[in-house]
Amino acid sequence: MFASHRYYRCMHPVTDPLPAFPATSAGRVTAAMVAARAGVSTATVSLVTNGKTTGRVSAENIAKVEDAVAELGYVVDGLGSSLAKGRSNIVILVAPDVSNPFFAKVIAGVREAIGDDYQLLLSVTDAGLTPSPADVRNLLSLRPAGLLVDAPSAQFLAELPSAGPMVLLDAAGVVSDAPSVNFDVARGAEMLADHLASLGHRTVAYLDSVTGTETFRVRKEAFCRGAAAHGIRVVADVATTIDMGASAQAFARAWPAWAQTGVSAVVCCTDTHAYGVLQEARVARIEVPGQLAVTGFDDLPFSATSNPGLTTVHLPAGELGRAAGRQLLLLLAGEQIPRPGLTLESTLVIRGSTAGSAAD
Amino acid sequence: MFASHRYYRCMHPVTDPLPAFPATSAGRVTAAMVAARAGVSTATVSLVTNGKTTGRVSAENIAKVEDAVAELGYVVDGLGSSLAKGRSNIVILVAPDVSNPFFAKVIAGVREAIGDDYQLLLSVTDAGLTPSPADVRNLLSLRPAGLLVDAPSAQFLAELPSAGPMVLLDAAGVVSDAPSVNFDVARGAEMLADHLASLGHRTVAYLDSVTGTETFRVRKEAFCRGAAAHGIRVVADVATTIDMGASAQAFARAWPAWAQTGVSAVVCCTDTHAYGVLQEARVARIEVPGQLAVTGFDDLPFSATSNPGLTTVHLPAGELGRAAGRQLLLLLAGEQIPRPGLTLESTLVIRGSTAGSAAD
DNA sequence: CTGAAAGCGCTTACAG
DNA sequence: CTGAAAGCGCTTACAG
Repeated sequence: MFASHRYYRCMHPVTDPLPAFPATSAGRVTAAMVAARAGVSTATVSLVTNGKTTGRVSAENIAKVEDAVAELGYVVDGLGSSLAKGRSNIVILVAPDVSNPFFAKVIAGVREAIGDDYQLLLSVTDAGLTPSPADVRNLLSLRPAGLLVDAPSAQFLAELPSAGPMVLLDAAGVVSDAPSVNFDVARGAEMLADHLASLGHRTVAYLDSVTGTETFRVRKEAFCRGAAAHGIRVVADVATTIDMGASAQAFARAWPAWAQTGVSAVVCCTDTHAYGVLQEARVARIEVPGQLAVTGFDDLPFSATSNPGLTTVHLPAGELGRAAGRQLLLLLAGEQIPRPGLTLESTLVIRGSTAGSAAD
Repeated sequence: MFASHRYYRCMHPVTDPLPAFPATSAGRVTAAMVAARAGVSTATVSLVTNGKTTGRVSAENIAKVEDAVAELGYVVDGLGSSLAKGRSNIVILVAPDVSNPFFAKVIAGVREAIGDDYQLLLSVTDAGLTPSPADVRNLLSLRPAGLLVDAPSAQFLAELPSAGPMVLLDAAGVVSDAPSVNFDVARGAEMLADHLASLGHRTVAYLDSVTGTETFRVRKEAFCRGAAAHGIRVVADVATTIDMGASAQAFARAWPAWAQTGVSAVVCCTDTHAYGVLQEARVARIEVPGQLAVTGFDDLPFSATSNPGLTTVHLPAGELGRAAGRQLLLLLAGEQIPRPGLTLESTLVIRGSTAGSAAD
């Protein structure tokens, strides 16, 4: 029965046929109603719906309750239950860039790992921005069972109140007692530097993210170290949100100066940034990779089809989600997590955006 | 104070300096503690934290409570508050394809419209799949203030229990009493048919989504009608999830038969599907648009940089989110929503994937 | 094995 | 303007 008319248009304010139940409000079925119907106490109903029956509820009463639940269509109220238990079964995933194809795989991995016992909810902000401490405080007031924090900044973690069970994702470079699952982005960055060096590049620009996220700091620092080892000069004076348009604009503004400095490649901290550069390069008739090589991090699906294909550091997103989900489950079960957490291997995928490019 | 050691490693099980408060549990600050500190009742604390003070709380007591709140760092508990009020301040966005760049803009629009009074949470499932009724039942047990449902299927809405305030997004073709904000996908599909006809295509394949989502049904039917009006034959025997890989595989399997039938263009129900086709076409050395024209729906950022650029129906994502958020706000305020909802214009963006293509 | 009762943290009539 | 009290829907010791 879809009682939408009660909400959207009061067509029958008088003859409204509801409610069918002696409901507390809006036809909600409560444990008390189930108990009455089954002829037991609400304590017994609770025991049954929580599967805590062994040695505590008779087979007969279990059956009675289950029947009543089915007949009335009872669903345990999340608010009441969570308040009584002290925590909800919500797992909140906090991330700066939810609407990134990369994230689909992270999410799928997390869901696979945490199963149906927990509700996964995403805390969303505007693209590329971490939620504010106030946002998080509100989230925590929902008493989530656990928190999954992707690509945190040091500041964000510092401002985070004691949050209970928490696992960090893609938190390379973060100092925290919380367990974490990371990508080996430093190694990826080094491979990028090696690759560009082998192609003969001498001056390279680095396009950074604006969020202050630790993983981006590590990517950049590792690249700069790797580049220095090869005698490559790095220009790193531009950063944008994780957004093609923003990246394209920033690149357009920076290019004249970069070109003059002899920049022959731009290393982007994400594939999304790189797409913006590719787009703007096309508009500005800058030849890729002939005139300018371009690289990213992530290896999004689009990187194989872009024009040209994007050379990038492949990061195993699904495995990140699965591993983080598994760690959270351990935490929720009260187990120790081996420190200092997992690091997943990253690999370099070479495509047309650098192939055979050269420099001055 | 970051009490993570209490969760992750019990380094100081004995000398633990906490708790500083006579806390109920884990240092949680309650309204009762604030009341005690301010020398007022919890009722007064509640009135102040809810901003219901006019004519009910003296300026003096307001100040006392505010001071105590600040000193103790009190945050109203979401569970207790929601239980007492009968509903939470959570707005849940249900969508089949959260990790789509398209969605970043929808989300940004919704957030812009609903402001800070409501927490926006995304219900996530695996890419391209709508949550199951069981998932939704669990979500509803959180007593969300409102529901935003993107690209619903008829079945999903039929199984949805009376959900309270709800707004449908991209729900073209859906029969429901709930207010909705839609794209004019039918018109977009017609423009696509006109465009392909003008290029001389006579036989076209349609690559559909697998979800049974109404907006996809409308896209397909409108395209078939438009094509028929031009005497174009449509082959529509393939559907996949919204996933490049799945789409690429399906296209690879279908292509031999399609080619034999004289298919010279494939119209995809989303850009993501189209990327899969572009990718597979490249692998299989099918020339686009010479041998095969490809089109999509959405106009994702990547469609401008793909190789070739993708001809697609542009759908204004940000405006969709903003309009839906505004409608939900009206609903929450108890106001009437003008039926039958908004329809946002869609436009055809012509790029290289069809430019100058022709058929037998 | 079972139920009455207290409690989770808050809000809202209600009486003053 | 103020506070004591009831209640939101559930779970968990507790006594039987």
